[in-house]
Amino acid sequence: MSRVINGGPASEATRTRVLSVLETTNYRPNLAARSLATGRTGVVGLVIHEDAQMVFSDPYFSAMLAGVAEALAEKETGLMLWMGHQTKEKTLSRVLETTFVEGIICTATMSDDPIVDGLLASGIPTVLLGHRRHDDSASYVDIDNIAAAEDMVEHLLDIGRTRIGHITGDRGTVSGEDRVIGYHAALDKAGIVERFVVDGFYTEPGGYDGAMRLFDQGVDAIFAASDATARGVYRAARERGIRIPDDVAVAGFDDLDFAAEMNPPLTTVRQNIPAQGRGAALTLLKILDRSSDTAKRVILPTELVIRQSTLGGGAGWA
Amino acid sequence: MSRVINGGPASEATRTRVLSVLETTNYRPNLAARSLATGRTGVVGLVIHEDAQMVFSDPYFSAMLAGVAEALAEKETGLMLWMGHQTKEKTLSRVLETTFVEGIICTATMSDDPIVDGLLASGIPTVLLGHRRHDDSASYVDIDNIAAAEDMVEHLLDIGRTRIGHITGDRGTVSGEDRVIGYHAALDKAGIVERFVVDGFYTEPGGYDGAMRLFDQGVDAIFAASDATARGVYRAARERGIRIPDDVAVAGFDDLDFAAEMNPPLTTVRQNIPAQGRGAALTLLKILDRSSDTAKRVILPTELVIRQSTLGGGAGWA
DNA sequence: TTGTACGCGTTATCAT
DNA sequence: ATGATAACGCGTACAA
Repeated sequence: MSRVINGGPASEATRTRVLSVLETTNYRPNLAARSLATGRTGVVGLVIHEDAQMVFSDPYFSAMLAGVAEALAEKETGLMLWMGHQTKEKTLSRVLETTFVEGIICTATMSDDPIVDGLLASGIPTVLLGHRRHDDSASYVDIDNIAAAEDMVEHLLDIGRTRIGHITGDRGTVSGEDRVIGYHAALDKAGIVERFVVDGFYTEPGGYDGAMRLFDQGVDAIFAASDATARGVYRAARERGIRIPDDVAVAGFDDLDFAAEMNPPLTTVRQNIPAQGRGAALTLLKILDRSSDTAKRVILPTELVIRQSTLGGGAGWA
Repeated sequence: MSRVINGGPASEATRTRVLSVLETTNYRPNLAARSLATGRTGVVGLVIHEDAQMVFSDPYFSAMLAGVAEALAEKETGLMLWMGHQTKEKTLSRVLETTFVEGIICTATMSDDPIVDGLLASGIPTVLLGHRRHDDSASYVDIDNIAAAEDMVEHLLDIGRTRIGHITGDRGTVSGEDRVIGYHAALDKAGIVERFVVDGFYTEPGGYDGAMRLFDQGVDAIFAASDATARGVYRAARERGIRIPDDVAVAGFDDLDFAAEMNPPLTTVRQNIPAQGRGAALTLLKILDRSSDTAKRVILPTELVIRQSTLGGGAGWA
């Protein structure tokens, strides 16, 4: 009967006969048995073990998840999901125990992450979303945070701002650090020595607190490391009666849906987050198909989206 | 060797001997084979096949997912995830094909959903998140939307409002319909005949448009079917120069994180969304353990959270 | 074209 | 306490 299910040789007579039996018995093939026989399962894993606050503070991770899920659904591949509800060590061992997943997609935001270390050491095919500089032989999908941040700060310079502050992302993350690097690089190039850097943790409250401190230092522009952070900057500015962009230009990072609807609309860096998830899924499937051992690296483009939070004085909102 | 892995009888000598071999060979048991032998897999499925706009317009679904994932992680149970990237029929058959999942948790927001129909018809153990009135024999976890909406409208009556409008949720959803029912029930009880109901689709833009229309009808209170919707109401009020709560009291539903941080803080119905996800997961595991055939229904409590958007005139924000 | 027997890796049962 | 062996359900190679 297995011959007729898959395209084996079988006469038309028996084929229809078998099919009718399958129909009436409501037959469902046992995937565990099939997997045991074939060695393949058609299931991959996704590990999103991040700080709960990060996962919920902005839609970054749900967009990533959606991109991964969409690509896998297209390719008829199952998705096992692990999130950060245990210790990283515990999650890692749960993942490695789950021997029927053929490969893993794992977020790699922190510079230091035992899950990523363990996955790479285990030899199971793995694609990282993001990457650390010391992951020499890892496959990953990422954007160029340094270049994107540099472009944004250059834009702030272009519109004539010179006292440019930066509210960082989470300092434990590679993306956060890289955006700081890009910030400094742009100012270095412009020969500007004054720097205003405060920690923001990628959160709205972080942006609020950071903005308050930067306002005190007399900045005329703020590059926030995320759109959520920029939201906090807006709130602080509203409380202080500071006009955007007239008094202080504000820029974010991500181009989440709400960025265009902020008041004024937020200048930001567009990174196509679902595309990163899609890219990771497709890359993993490619690796599994070809079982090629060379690492695949994909750097997705970003785009500067200039809106009224850095462009000439429209109607203030305060 | 299987005896020492699971708690079979074995002498201390052989136990340590076997363990050391497992250690050195980096042995990982094949779950497919184990599943074939035992008939259990320790994996359940979660189906979130909703409109993409709904999934991303507010954190409802990610919170639900987090609750499910957390409870399953605690119980050392694997999670397979299906989202809405195919047709419902396609997704349904993919889920039913995946014979190694022991049970399914499925969101049931729409009054009519072929996935829910198919799942219930298939006989696979299923727990719904939400429910339809005609699912007689289904297990589910839900809240009492009718009672919660009724309580909220009664609160608006208590503070002296009489021209109360309602911006509905998505009219295809049970929760949306039930909140409309609760709205009417409260006004019926109060003997108020004037009703102002406009469609809002659970979205921020829906709230904005709906509020504009309700303002034209001279309402003195708006019960929005979700916090996201209420956000749209705030935006409309700001544009019109309408003060909250002085001119129009505003209430939402969900008590998402941002509700307390709105300006003014939003009166809303708190529903513990992760708890619903947790409840569904634990209910499913209970069914799988006991293989009891009686349906389990769980109605989780909601709570009226009264904040300044319906309480006396604090400092306006306009 | 079709029937059959073996193997996939594990658990469970039966002897030992 | 331990060793041998039959399942579990499927794919497949071989024989008919």
